[in-house]
Amino acid sequence: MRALSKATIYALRALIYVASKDNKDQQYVTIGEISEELNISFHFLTKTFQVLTQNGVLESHRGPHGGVLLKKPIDRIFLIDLVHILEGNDFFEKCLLGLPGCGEKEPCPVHNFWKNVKGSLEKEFEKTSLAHLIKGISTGKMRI
Amino acid sequence: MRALSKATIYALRALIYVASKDNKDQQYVTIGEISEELNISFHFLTKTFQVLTQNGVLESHRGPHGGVLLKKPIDRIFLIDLVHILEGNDFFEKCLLGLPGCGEKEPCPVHNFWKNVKGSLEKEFEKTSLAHLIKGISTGKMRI
DNA sequence: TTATATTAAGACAATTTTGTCCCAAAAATA
DNA sequence: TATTTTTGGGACAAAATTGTCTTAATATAA
Repeated sequence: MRALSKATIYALRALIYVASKDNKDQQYVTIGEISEELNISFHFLTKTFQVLTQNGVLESHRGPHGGVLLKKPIDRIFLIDLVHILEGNDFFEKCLLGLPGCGEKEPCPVHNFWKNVKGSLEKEFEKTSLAHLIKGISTGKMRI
Repeated sequence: MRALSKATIYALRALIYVASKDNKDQQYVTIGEISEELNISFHFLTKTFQVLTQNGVLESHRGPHGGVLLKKPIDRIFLIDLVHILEGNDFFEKCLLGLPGCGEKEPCPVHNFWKNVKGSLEKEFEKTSLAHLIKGISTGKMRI
């Protein structure tokens, strides 16, 4: 099951990387470092990071000692926000069969079934922040 | 969220269509009829139906009065089987971030979170059959 | 046996997603 | 001011998915 596009997955891994650096003096992290550490295409990551910057998740700075920085504390950046920004607002709207007319009034055959699945997934995404995701990274037992 | 590929979605809709025809004398249904009724590309549907035929979900017959037919009763064709056949066996195996090393021993940051989501989804797919999905079709309130 | 209706199978085209490359813009520093 | 380092943004290429078309194989029926 590929729930998320590769672009989103890369962004998530990259954000987890940034979040897991304990970076008290708030130094910018370069996309070059991230892409190298995580083996993600530099240019591809740059593009999706631009979107995150435009949407207030990251703060970017050009030039020497530039890079990106999380614009909010890690316990206030939630999976659901990232998904909305990167996958579009109808990520949780469309039904499993993607029929245009499907809705409460005229549900498709899988509508009610899917509504439950989607609902619980959405709740999980709403309550999961970067802070939750980086737990275990520092112990070295998990890799991004 | 596009959990399923278009090919799988088309197949599911088509199977729902076939299942919802009450067809006591077990006449073959042509792919032409299905594709026309559901506005699905005939050739594209044909290809994924071939896979379902090869995997024992459908029975096909060529020539006049030929077509396809469900090989099992509608309450014994489960979503999980269709997904395994059409999306591959690792549909429920891979983690959200798709990291190769991720597993119980060395879980990625989202592993445990995703395991729950995936688990409940899998359970739903396991217990949902075509019989469940066609409920409501006959009333005319739902469209495929 | 011939014509017709149907699925099977594969080549090919279009579209979408993913990935690469180049140059511009901005900022730091010498 | 010139040089270097970095993100921004767009053009382009590659790969994957989706969609179209043509022909073959098979079955029915006239």
